Amino acid sequence: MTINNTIVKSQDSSCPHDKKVNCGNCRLNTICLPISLHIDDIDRLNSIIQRGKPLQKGDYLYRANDPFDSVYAIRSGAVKAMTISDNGEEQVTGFYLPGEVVGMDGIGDNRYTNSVIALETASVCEIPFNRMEELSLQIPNLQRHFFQLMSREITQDQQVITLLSKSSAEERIAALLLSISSRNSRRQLSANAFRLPMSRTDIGNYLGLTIETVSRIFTRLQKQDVITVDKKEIVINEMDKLRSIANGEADH
Amino acid sequence: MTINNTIVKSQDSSCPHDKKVNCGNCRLNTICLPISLHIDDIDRLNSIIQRGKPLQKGDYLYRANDPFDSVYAIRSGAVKAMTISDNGEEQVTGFYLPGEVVGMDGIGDNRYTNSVIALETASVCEIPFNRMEELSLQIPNLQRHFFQLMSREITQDQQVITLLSKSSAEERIAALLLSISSRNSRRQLSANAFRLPMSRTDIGNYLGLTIETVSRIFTRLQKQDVITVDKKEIVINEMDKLRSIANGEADH
DNA sequence: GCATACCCTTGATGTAAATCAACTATTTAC
DNA sequence: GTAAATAGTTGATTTACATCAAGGGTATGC
Repeated sequence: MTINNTIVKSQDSSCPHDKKVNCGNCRLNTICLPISLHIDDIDRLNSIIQRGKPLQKGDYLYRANDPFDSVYAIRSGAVKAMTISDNGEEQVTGFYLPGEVVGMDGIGDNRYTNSVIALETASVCEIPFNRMEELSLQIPNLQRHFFQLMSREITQDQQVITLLSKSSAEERIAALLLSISSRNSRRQLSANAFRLPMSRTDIGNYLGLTIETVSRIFTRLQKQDVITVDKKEIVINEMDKLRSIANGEADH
Repeated sequence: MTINNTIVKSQDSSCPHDKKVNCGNCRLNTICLPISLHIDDIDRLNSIIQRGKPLQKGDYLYRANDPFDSVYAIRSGAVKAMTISDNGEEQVTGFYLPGEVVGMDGIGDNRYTNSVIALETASVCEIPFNRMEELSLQIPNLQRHFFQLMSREITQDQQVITLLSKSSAEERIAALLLSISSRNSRRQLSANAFRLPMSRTDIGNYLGLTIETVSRIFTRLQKQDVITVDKKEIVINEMDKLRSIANGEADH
């Protein structure tokens, strides 16, 4: 908590490295956009999207209770969403990787319920929600796309509920690693070797475990040769074994 | 599991007790519909809604993996949503009371991820999603309403995640009782005395606790005179005390 | 270059809730 | 009306993970 981070929202369209970025040429558009959009529609969507300066590690994208006006697609880097509960404790509610959309928690009551913080240098595409809604009235596929995005967020959260309700510490960690692995491979990255963008503390907070337990599980999985851990670098050596652990099929 | 329940979808508009039910005169319309809809718009919405025979206790409204085509507003009674995880265990993902809308988990991939089962005799209003989407293109408030409904489902699920991740058994039970209490009072019912529609098993499953623990917590809260329990009938004697327990402020 | 802070690991001990077990109450079935 | 199944309670014991504690590694600042 040493840095007093500020929200980065200013749009600088003359920023050199952003000049050519648009939804039409973005590598992530198969993840973040409905595939079925006509090319003209993509242009119209692109025209409402704002691309600001990158967030630095620790910067807030928005804070809980801020008035809601946009959702954000992650273009590079990674962010975490978290809430502060009544008794003042943090709860990490999700990690968002490139191509994924964050901010839909704010629609319900026109205020964000989460705060979103960059885990590393990250750039985002801001999608003003009112303009997206207007556009949706003309592009039915866009409306459908946002309904689907939100529905998938619901089912993902319900999977986390199941994880917290039914799974052991080892199963939770295995499931998180598999989730990150599959999200990486959707972006054409390696499913077997990657760098975790979040700290052990964040992992523990997200999975309802203490940092000590997270650390112990990592070493235990490494001793079983299922994974290789070097700080935040993870190599999955035995994907099937990791899957069976996540599914609770491993010998206890 | 003795009853092989079937899905009740047949619409019988000549069914006498349903004759006069419509969204315009429904007592629940301030909960289930956007308040800001024009009266003509309510009629148009009403015209796409189908009201079938009531579900009996244990009947399925839909099953996980069924093709998605509708969301459902609960008109009376109560239902639970649940998934079966990979290892075959059930996870209750939510309880839905009158005025609340269930089924939005199916939008993402055009299949329901949950099964929904009546906890007691229940009647529902079926809202065919495709027709609702078309109508949304003409009624922007309706589009907004569904975005809000889904967003609130997301934030609710995230609250459950926090509950499972951070709270003790006592805090979880207290939070569930408070949730049901406040949802009852939204429907002009007593916030202090009500009947739980679900079994201890369902409560435990939802909150990530065993049935024994649920039972013990109920007796413990009763001994502290915070609540009075008689089977499924609950009386909240000390609302403030229950709130402070839910917030983790109680002496341990 | 050293100080301060932060992040992570490993070990010893404590505890909340799970499990195992036995029993009662209530509903369903014939 | 009785049998059988289902739902809930209470007690004894176990256990997975939290907590407490100590130390090492790496980054940040002056």
